[in-house]
Amino acid sequence: MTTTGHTANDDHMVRRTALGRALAVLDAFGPQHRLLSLSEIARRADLTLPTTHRLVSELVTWGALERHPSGHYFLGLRLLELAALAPRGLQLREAAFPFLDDLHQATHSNVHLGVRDGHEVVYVDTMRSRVSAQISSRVGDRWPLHVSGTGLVLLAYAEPAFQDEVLQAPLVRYTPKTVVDPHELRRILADIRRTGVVIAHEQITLQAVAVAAPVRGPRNDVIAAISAVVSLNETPLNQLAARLTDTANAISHALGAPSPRREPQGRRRLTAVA
Amino acid sequence: MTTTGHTANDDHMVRRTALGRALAVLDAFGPQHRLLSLSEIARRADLTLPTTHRLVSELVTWGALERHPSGHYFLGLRLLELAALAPRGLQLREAAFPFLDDLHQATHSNVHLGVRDGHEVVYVDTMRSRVSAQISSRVGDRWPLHVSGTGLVLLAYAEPAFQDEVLQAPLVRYTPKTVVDPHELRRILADIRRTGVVIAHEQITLQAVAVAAPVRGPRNDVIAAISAVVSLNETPLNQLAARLTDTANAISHALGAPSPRREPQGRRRLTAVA
DNA sequence: CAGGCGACTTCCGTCCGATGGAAGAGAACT
DNA sequence: AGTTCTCTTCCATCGGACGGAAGTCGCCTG
Repeated sequence: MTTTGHTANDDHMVRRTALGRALAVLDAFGPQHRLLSLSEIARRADLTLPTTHRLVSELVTWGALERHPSGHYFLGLRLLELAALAPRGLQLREAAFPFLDDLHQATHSNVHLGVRDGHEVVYVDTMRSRVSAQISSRVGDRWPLHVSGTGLVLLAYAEPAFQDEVLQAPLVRYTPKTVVDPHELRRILADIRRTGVVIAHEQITLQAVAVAAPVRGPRNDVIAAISAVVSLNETPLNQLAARLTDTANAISHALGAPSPRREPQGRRRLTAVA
Repeated sequence: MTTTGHTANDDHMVRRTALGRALAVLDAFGPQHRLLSLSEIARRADLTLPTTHRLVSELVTWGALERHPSGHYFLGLRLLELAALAPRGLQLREAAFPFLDDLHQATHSNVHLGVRDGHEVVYVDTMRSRVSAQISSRVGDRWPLHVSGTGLVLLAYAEPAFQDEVLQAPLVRYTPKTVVDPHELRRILADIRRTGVVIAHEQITLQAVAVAAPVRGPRNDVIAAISAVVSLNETPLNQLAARLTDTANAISHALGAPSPRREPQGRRRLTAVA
């Protein structure tokens, strides 16, 4: 998990400010570092002890941090409250949940809801399957856009300039099947725009297939993507793709998107990757 | 020590510090204020424009805030990432989700996962029912401990000193059926500790019944509570109570709690409120 | 049990970054 | 063109942040 590149340890220049130091304190926490002592925080945030002490105390008072009986600190509930108010965070999840839950129940797949952040997709909600592909995605996980089903969809509907930027950067490979050729990716993105859905084979994990579709907001722009990940050869993928599209449209509708224009009728050829 | 539930806005203490001001900026956002202009933030946080501008810019760079095309600001994805790392936040949700999802599917009820924070319960996860009681609970919502099913459970297992503190404070009434009498509440809390479950009738909403049970952590202390809320006279409540207990135990087990000692055998008398 | 060590907390004088008045740039409305 | 918003930038002053130092506490070791 934690995925790969967390956009790099941005040891930003903005650490000479009081706020910058406080944010560095929060950054000290991570998937492998959920419980930190004061000195560990100081070390990881590159701050002196007294400064760390002062900042941490204030963060505890406010609720961004909490204190374990052992004296160690961990991230606090106040952050959850704020995340719940984030339009692209839990607020989005709230709106999408009923539909994703239906999808999850009906398909027994791993369901993801992702939004774009920088050159990555961030999962805003995940529902794990206990019968299908055993992949481990968690809320907050990040993946490069070109490997994740949701990422590909988000990339497909991003501005061309942004697509260029992404496709010109080095493209990480996760499996032998991962598509990293810019030209092939462009073809895939075009197909996604044409069909409104993608079927991505073993791009991140062997034996796993992701099916993903775009979610649109009130202005009809793609604001998120959903995906279902199943084991290879487990489910009729066309059926799954149709269901993904339906679910995505339902969510879009709930978010206030205009009704989708009828898809080009007739047999839709689906976008398949690898 | 943040300890004692300072429920209310204690802006007062720490607003002269740079960090305090930054936190005030975040506090400016709320359920009714998800999208704010710079000057609105300044007004709501009681800061000057230049100061707000500086802080907001830094928060945007870091990802705590994002900027809408319109120029307005909203809470950013970085907060979701942090919330995902909060042991009592989304990390807890991740662990509990499969079990809560089963419960949700099986009972078609409104399912809540709550933890205690100060004098309130905070919902860490919620799953809304579309067939049962139409109540609207969202992640991050807070309720006084004495009215929510989860809150009663959490209160029941809190330290006596804390219970006294809560019961001595004014107890808000939400419906005519809300129990606000300290003595009756003490009886209820004792019953919860005896039976391990509570059935709370119409304490927050008329026509709604909450059934709740405790979730235990590795040290066997109660760290959370789950509840299912259904419409009055809709479900056999004893069955539901048994299911809640099972689900709660399963989650506790998944969290590493010691196996529960056998409940006092024989017919369990369930705790009923009102 | 003294002594040493690490983690945490508090204090306080120096100094550097935060502050907000002021002014300028847009944008929208009259 | 004038008025009134909002947002942005600049910069001299001032006050809060900083961190060295010393004090506590708990724990391990000889």
